[in-house]
Amino acid sequence: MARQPITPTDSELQILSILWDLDPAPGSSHGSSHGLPTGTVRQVHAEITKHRPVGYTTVLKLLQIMLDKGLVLRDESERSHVYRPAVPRAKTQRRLTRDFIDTAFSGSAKSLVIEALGARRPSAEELADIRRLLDEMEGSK
Amino acid sequence: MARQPITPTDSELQILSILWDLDPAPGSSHGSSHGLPTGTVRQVHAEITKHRPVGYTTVLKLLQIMLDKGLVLRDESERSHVYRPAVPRAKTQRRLTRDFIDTAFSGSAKSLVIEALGARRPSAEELADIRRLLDEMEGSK
DNA sequence: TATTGTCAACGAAATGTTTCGTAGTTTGAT
DNA sequence: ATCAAACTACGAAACATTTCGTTGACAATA
Repeated sequence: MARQPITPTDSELQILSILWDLDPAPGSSHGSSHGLPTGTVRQVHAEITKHRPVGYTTVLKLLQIMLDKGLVLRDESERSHVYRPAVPRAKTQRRLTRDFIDTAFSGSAKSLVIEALGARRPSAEELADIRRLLDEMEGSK
Repeated sequence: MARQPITPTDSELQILSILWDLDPAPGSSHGSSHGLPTGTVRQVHAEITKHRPVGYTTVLKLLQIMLDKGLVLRDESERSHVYRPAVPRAKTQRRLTRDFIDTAFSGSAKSLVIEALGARRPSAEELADIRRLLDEMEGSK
């Protein structure tokens, strides 16, 4: 089984984010998530227009293209088709982060971490979480 | 003075990385760096073709476009023009990281840090560096 | 049943990015 | 002085992305 190396564009990523947020099974400890249903074009359009003005058919077209690319799946059993992400958020974030580290930081994760801490200051609790993760990583070497 | 919010494309970023590496003054503690000279089209082309095949004039054109966009500056006093980054690496990385956090991680720096640590495992020394930075950040709250 | 609203499909324009061929200039050897 | 090599500039093709108008199907309602 081959992995699809298709990277979403920024617009596509925005839509994926909305779909991931709509996903009814965000919890549960196993990786895949997915409570199946998820969003219609109208729902996605409603969310997206909170941030920037864009036509309904633009969003529709985007989702159709994303279906072609294999970024989303859809259920056509109802008149209003229901779209859902083809890949879980975590997996996509991992791929994007890997690419980003390579293109913007010459492969140095450390540099990115430092930049991230400086760019959008995490709260004290978040810092504590990060520290905890570091402990784990050093512990289980 | 207004800041130019021009974001380099991936190809442009690749070229910028090469120019930053060529910059003769990477050290010194003040932010701006820049020992002025830096690279010719031929140098950039030579570097870039180590990674992927691309024509000389393609690189030339890219650099001309980047000049238009204000991403690079050039010295035309010699026949072979010499290009150098208009913005220091650190500043660009900060901007890109900010954007990336917002588009891929809904604004959560913490999430990105965690992802980065998982995506490209830093070495033990690097982890120590990160831990040191965390100490500083929590110390000077 | 006629009208109005909601939807998917499609085509195509507008825009942005990447690529390279060609032309013309300058430099350095024969 | 001729020729070849090394450059820049420019135009335009090839792609990819984003945007939306129009069409036709279907559904709800008057």
